[in-house]
Amino acid sequence: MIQIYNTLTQQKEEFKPIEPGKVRMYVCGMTVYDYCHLGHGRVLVAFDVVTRYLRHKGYEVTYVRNITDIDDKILRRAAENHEPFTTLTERMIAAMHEDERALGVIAPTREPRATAHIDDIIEMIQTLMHNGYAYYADNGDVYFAVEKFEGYGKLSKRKLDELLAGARVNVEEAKKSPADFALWKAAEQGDDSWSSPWGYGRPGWHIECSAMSTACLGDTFDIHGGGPDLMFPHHENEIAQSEGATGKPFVHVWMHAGAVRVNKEKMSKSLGNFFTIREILAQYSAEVVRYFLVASHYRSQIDYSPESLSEAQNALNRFYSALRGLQAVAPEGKTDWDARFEAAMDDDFNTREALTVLFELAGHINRAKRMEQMSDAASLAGVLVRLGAILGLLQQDPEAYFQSGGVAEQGDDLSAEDIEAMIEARAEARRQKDFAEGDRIRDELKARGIVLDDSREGTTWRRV
RNA sequence: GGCGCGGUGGCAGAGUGGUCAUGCAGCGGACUGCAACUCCGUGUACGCCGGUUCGAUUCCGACCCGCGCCUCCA
Repeated sequence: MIQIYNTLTQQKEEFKPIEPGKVRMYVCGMTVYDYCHLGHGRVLVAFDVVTRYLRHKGYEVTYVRNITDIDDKILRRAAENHEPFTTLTERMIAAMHEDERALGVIAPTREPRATAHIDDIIEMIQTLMHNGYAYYADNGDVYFAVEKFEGYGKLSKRKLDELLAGARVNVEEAKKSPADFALWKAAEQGDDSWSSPWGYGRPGWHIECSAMSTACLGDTFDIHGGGPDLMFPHHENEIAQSEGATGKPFVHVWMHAGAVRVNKEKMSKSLGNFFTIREILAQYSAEVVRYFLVASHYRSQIDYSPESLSEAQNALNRFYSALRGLQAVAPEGKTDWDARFEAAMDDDFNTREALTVLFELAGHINRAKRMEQMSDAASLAGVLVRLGAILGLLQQDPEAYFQSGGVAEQGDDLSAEDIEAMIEARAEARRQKDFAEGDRIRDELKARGIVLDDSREGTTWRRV
């Protein structure tokens, strides 16, 4: 039985898909006007793990993650760059796909774009107007009348009168109420506007997710996820729009990832304290970054720092070092290790607890190797690799992992051939009992970032 | 101010009403020509104050502190 923490009810609940054996999940993706930062990466990886695990448990998962490719921020950025907004969005989408692939994120089943669903958006707005939830304002915009929707605030636990009292709510003349939000924004006829019953314009920020999720997954679906800062107002507004349009419950389980922080502050665009995924990947290998993201529970906040990344590196070293020199062969059927791993993951995707199981497994592998029980070790290694795959980790060849150092290429690296040659020279010196020369070679390699590991089978090396 | 989340050993980070988290770091030992890797051993952590209980880090209440949302942000 899988338990998932539901933001809506604020507790863990047994997960029961609407349709037995199938899961329909929607996650809010990027607004593509800039490169993805680590916060985006966290959501990407968190729901990648959710998807992998649900599939591992036998569910057929339809995973939809949208791309918001029309929005005020996109238009502003494109104008600054003096380029058509579609040129900007295409470039950012390509970059996002690169980042995802690097982090080992499996592509979603569908990746709808807002601009490809303008008809669905217009239709939903019309339905909302027909149902009395939306109105056409003097300035040509269409707004959602928040006070008409009874459950408004149920996700973010907010009361409407408190929202209305809040001084920070934007007061727009044309709105009937300050808390109302735009479904459709009037615009001049042009490349970035679409014809609608209310004249030329473009969709407001929240409506595209309601329209796309409904179009792809139906009126009601199982899981809706996203980053922590989307709960309000974005997700709250999605509920209002979708339920206002369909009259049915929108989503069964709402999942929100925790924030990534830098120096105890949330990494965010507005604070400007963000690191893009590509910046980070220039310094750390993708698997180290992924490990860092998976090493904490998805709902907790995590601190991005050089220390935490180097700890991730150490942890991965331990796993790969256990796998080193073994032909991993997973046994048929589930072992106790699988059972413990699943028990952890069943509990709201507790990846940290699951990793603990993997650490203990690594310890057993090392002991088996030490006692020369190589077939036992190989079998346990197979389990480790199999379970690692569910987290999207430990799928590299161990030697390849160590030789790449888990670090980005430095530029003046020694080639593998040079290193092998020096190792051979050292081996010859040691055969001559010239340990001074052997140690000199080892020290020289160490100074250049190469650490040697001697074993009965010979010497292996790794970059640090 | 409102709403929500959290405070665990040197660090990171799970978890539980009453023997062990786990990883890193440290210390001692084994292995090694010396190292590295690995293995063995090693640490009276649970913000503060009350309460419930035979017993609380774990349940309840108050308090202190931190963070997030309340405005675009994953």
